[in-house]
Amino acid sequence: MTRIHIQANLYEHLRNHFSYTSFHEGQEEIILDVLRGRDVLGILRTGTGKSLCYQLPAKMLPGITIVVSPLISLMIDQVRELEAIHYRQVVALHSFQQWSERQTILRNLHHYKLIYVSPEILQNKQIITLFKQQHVSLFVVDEAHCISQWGYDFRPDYLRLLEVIETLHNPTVLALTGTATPNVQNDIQDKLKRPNMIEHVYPMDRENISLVVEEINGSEAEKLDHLLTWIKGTNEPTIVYFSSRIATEKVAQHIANQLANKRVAYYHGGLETTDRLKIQQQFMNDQLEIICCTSAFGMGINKANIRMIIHYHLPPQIESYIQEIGRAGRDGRDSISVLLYRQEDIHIPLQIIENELPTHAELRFIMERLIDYQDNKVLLPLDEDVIEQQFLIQPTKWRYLLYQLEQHGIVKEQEVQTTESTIKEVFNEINHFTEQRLRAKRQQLNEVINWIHTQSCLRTKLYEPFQQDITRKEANCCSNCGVVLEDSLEHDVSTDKETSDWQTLLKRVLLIGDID
DNA sequence: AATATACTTAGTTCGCGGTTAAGATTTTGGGGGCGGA
Repeated sequence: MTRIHIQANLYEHLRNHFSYTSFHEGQEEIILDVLRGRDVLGILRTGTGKSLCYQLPAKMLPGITIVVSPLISLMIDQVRELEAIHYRQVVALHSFQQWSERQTILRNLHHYKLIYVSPEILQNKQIITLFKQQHVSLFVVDEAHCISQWGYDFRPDYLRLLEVIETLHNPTVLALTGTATPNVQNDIQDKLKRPNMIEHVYPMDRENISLVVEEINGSEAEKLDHLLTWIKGTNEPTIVYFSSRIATEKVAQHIANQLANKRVAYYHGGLETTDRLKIQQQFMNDQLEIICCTSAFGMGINKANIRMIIHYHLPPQIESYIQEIGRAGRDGRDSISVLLYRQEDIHIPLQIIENELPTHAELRFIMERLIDYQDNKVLLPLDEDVIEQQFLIQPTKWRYLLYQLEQHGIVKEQEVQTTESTIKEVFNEINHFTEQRLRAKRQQLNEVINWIHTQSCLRTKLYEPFQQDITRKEANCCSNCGVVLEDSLEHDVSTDKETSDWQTLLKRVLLIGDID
């Protein structure tokens, strides 16, 4: 079929399934490459319709399209949205559903064109066997930065996707994300063993977001006061990010005590699922103005009118920061991001980094225990509680280690297969790799610190590693371009009340000595 | 008052013990029939 024919066909499907007549930036290019069977890495800003890039090909390709998604809530939302527009033959497999429901889906796999799954579920032997018998045309990794960001230390099943792709007879691979530095882009291609992916990278700078970094040379109480000052100035939806669960609860309580007219809640991964859903819903429906949260609040939050993002603690890496501030101003209206910083703040992310990976001592202890398992021909427990008791190690660290041990071939299907000398060698290699990971994480944190202390334009510095041309922002650019802001505000007569409100606020805080 | 400390992110479990609700059985109390005073 010629390119013209494919394209004509494309628009017909776009009309039939989605009732659209045109594509957003990047969609058509990505879809055409996918339909040609080329592996693609697509980097598109959130809100520009990433999901269409596989939802449309899924309808046109002969076999099944599998989409790996990091959150169950994302899968459920997407399936519901598609069902609402009568896009049929779509389903998700996840642990929320009944066992019988899953079996029904699996018995009728051939009825579906688009199937959402978690990376973990692709390790289920029954599921992978049944998938293998189907014709899988396209394998999609949505939010593909998770491979690089979560794969190593948190959800190693992201690194096991390559094996899954090979088992499924190497279908076309499409990796999609909103934020990825060149390093992360390389990592994605590397871990999926697809060095020749066609890259479709679109700019990710958001010119409607003003960047403020405010260093506080004072106590924690003073920092809290600064936070209140920012929050007082606006009645619009605001997210305040923290690096600690306890801090979200304490500060939310403080805000509630100090500002009686604000509706505020806290949100973190330790809450019950029902509470999390409830708070998320309330925020989406404008029943809450302020959310104090950890990084758990984010992916899948597609609220158009978030006006302010405040970082009360340091994000661990530039990518997280860009993702988090990118949740502001999806409607295109002017918004603001504020990072409040005290020198002491570095200790929290440092502490997290140091505790994320197994220590030298933990590694040594486990390697010694593994020899016992080998000698007694005992299988490794699957239950993470049992692991925690026997190996005295947190489940997250164990998952990291188990992946490493499998990679080195000394653990296979719960069985330890090694010798005294091999295990020493592997111990050294894993130890070395872990130190490398630690160094990389410290370096990423260092980049955040360096960015904070930038003397020149913060926007330019922030997006520099991601793209060549950064849209110049004449007004309200960042706290280092304050002069431009002052000039523009003097000549700008805004008729929008809400916009002028936050601009006054911005003016007040940015321009020291310019307060009435 | 000086010093130490600061701790995030999600998915999974398909066999089995605990819990609960519904129904069956047993116990208990009341009513009616019967016999004797």
